[in-house]
Amino acid sequence: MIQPSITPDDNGYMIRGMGPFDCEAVLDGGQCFRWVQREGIWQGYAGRHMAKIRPMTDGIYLECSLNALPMWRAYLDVDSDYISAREVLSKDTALTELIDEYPGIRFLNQPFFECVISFILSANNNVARIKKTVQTLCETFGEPMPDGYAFPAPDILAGLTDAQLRSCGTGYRAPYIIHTAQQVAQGFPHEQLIGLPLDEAREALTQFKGVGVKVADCILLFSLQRKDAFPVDTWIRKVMIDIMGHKTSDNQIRAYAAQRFGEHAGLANQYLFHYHRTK
DNA sequence: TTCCAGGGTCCTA
DNA sequence: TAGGACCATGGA
Repeated sequence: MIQPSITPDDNGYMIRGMGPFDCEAVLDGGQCFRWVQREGIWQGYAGRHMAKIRPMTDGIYLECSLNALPMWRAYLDVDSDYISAREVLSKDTALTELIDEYPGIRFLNQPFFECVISFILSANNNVARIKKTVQTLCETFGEPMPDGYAFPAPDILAGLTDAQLRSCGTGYRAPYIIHTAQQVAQGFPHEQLIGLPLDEAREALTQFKGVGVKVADCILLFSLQRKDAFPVDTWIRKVMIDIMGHKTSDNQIRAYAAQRFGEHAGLANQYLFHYHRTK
């Protein structure tokens, strides 16, 4: 693959050679909940760092501080080879047209804790409401930053009451968030999950209250670079039953996807999810 | 008013 | 192991 080039100017960094980056699909397509778009510029936070992004022909223009550049480079998955992955998946009849239509679908590598909490909130919820609740959590319990709020730290959420969290719109998920924040604050070794077999990594994450198989797969895919994970939600369940031709269990859907899409199952999942959610 | 949303937990058979 | 009730909430 072509190595991306990063060229600084007075305000930010031109990142070229990483291929197209579909800001709407990536930053507002249900894999993260902290980005807003104003006049073509996307602004968002990861942890305590803020960035602004706008798409370019073969990459993005990124505004961020110099010391945060390596973090954003990892977060935006700049160095992964999406061209080869798309070439492989485009041979699949279920994906050929989708890959042509959406060349800029990619993954983010989000900070572990905010990804876990965001997807605990995603249970039986919708993207607009998840974004609203995450924003309220940040404004209420996150550290004020120059142009927004950081995501609340694990020890902060771990010390809250059920009522304090429910006042932010978490609903019945409040005790799940407190329990999970306590576990992470005590030191959860999430980096070790990256090298585990997928089922073992998934099982480790489902120890958290409020994290089932689907949410665990989202965390693995959107935070821990496990691009073989295949989250089965209501949209994916519908489209996979259609592809497979018969009603089946989520376990069988995951097994079928692993066999059909292999190491690129996660990217196939994103294409199917994005297309069928937005069509 | 009812259904649905990037579901999980708990109980029962 | 599978199936079903229940859980907060707001938009369609």
